[in-house]
Amino acid sequence: MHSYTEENYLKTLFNLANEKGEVSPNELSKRLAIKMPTVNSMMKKLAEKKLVHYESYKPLRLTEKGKREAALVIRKHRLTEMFLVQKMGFGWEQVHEIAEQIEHLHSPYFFEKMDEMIGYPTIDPHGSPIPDKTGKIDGVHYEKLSDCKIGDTVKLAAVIHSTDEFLKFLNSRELHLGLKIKIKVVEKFDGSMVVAYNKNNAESLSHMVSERLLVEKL
Amino acid sequence: MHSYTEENYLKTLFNLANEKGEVSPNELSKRLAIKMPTVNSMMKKLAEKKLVHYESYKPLRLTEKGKREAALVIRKHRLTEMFLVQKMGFGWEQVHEIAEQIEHLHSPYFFEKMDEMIGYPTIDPHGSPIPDKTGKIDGVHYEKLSDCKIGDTVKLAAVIHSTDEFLKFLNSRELHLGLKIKIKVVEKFDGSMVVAYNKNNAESLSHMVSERLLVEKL
DNA sequence: ATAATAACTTAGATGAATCTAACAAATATA
DNA sequence: TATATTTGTTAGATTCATCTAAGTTATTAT
Repeated sequence: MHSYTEENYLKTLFNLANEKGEVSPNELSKRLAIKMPTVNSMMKKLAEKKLVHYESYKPLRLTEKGKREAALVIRKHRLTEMFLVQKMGFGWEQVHEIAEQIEHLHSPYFFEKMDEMIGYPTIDPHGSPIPDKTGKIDGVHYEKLSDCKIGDTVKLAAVIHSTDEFLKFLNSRELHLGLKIKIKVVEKFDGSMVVAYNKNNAESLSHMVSERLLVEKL
Repeated sequence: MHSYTEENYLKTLFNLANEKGEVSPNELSKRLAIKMPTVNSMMKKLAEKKLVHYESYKPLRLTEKGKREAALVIRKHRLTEMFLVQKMGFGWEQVHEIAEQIEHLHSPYFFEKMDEMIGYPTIDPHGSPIPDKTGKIDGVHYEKLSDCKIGDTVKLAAVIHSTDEFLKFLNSRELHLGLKIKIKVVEKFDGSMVVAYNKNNAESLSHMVSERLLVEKL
């Protein structure tokens, strides 16, 4: 088994790789808020354990084993988030912090039971895919709302880079997963959009917002 | 806030003090499975933090602050156990290990929500009292079944020193909290008892068992 | 193309929590 | 009471995860 700390490095490497492709020590350092030399020596340690491919001055890459281990931590995180929302009544903006801690528990029964209670979901409350028990994870193919065109009608499928603040903002606009959205206007100069959904007939969304919303074309 | 490790020392000191009154470094060392010199230096550290009264060659005592902190960890442990049993369907023999990990989470909302969902209980699934939010805990006054006499009718109120094994044994005999038990025979030579409960009219319980069962006289 | 900046690495220190070895004090035993 | 045993303490080493300072390599900008 890996330490709490190692699990956090693995998970973060995995997430960064999914967001940006290649991962540099510098990015990892920033994301973890841990200084570079520390990250550096941890990478050597994880390389020893065959979890990371590490070569000086080259981007970091998880090995297959590293990916699997990371995915299993992420699985626990996302199952937990789903449980907290569905069975305990938390809002989607509240669950990340709690899941961040619970993901490190070592208790197969506990996660097994949560999974069962919430009906073996494949996505979490923010629309991110939940890896299966072997660490396999769906490659998702949604597109950013910001990449859609006037006239498109789309379904809100996932939210990325979702901080508390951002999720609370979405709550206040009644923007939740599954929602049907129609694009009415796209402003050239700032990329903002005017969209229609629910009873709101002309809600304006900044580019900052629309690029964090993943949608499925209908 | 205290570290995971410190919390474990505090909790264990509290539990040992409740079981045996005075706590020696040696006992603490054995219970934690941590060598004496390590315990010794941790006691000095906790004394610095005003959580423990420490003097060379004297028994260890928690300060009031130490007791409160310990009780708050124990509160989280016991609330968790109750939640696991009542809301997740675990058996009382399965919950200790999981609660042992969850008790260290730092998330008031999470424990608040569990507490609410299970209706603010004052005892855990093994009959132990749950400290309140300020760290106050009921002094319990049950007596051991092994101290009762022939003819007594009692209600099973709590189980102490409860390992998996012991709890599974109790399951197999259908001995659960709240059960009415009548003492029919007490054997002089080995302290074993013959008791009646449910439909069982003459179940024999060894002294090992009866001294771990706490009861209320009826 | 060279200088400036940013990214990365190495070396060495720190603090937390653990250990073993050796010694000292208290307790039990002969 | 004297000795043996158990309990407790001190000293010093180890491992993990972190840091700062200083040097090296790569990238960017002039």
